Amino acid sequence: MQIAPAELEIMNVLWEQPGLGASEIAEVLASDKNWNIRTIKTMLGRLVEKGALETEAEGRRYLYRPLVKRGDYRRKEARQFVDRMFGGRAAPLVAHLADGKGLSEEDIAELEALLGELKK
Amino acid sequence: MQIAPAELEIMNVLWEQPGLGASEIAEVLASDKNWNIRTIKTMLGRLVEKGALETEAEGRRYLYRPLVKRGDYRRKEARQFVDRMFGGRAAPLVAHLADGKGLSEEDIAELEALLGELKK
DNA sequence: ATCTATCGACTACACTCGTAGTCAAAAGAG
DNA sequence: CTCTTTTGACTACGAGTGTAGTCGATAGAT
Repeated sequence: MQIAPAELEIMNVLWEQPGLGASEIAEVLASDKNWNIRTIKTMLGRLVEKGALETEAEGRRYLYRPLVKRGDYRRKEARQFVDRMFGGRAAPLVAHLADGKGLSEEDIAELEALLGELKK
Repeated sequence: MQIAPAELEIMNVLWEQPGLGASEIAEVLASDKNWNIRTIKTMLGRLVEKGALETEAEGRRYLYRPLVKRGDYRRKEARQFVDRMFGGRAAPLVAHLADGKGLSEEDIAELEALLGELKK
């Protein structure tokens, strides 16, 4: 199941706050996106069709919540991306991110901790 | 500039061996893809249009070579991906890759070396 | 009771992508 | 010279995407 970039913005909102209605999602997104409410509704419809969201009727409107887990989706996408772009190797990916200061101190610290875990 | 997944396969061939003609690219790809030569030509045309490739006439045919550098493209895509999917944080990405054995021993070793570099 | 704002359902439309077909010119086969 | 193959140019076409408009029902405003 395939979530388009613009749709992902919607999913992100709903992963943070499941169970919102269309206009509430619009409010949340209003700050950085400039989307017409119709656009948002179209994408909600498509996401439901795709099985990424489920609806619950509340009075005259719908509340939406994710059917796919964020972690699962991320995992799948991450793997797919590394395969497509880096032949499946993680190290070159991180190297490219690092190049040009894409990594914060914090990232580096976290990565170290992570590697420590992995080596066990 | 935006390179579609199928187009990326072509780019990969040309990044490895710049200056091939359409049918040579087809030969290289024949092993794992099952693409009609027409399909390949269409994609070559689009890549030239997009400015990702340049052509040099050689007799009756064209030789193609990349105008974008592989490293640059990877860097851009990597950053864009992390931004879209992980809010710009690299560590969670690696964590997801790690989860479910996505990382080889070799990857881990390389990452360690890389982190060593970064800390300096 | 009527007007208006809002909701979901359906429709629109241009653009990209994957996948190829057609066509005319030219190069090589015989 | 004529037939076939190869090449680039142009065209096709359905699925997916981004972006929204129209329509009919309804809930709230007056």
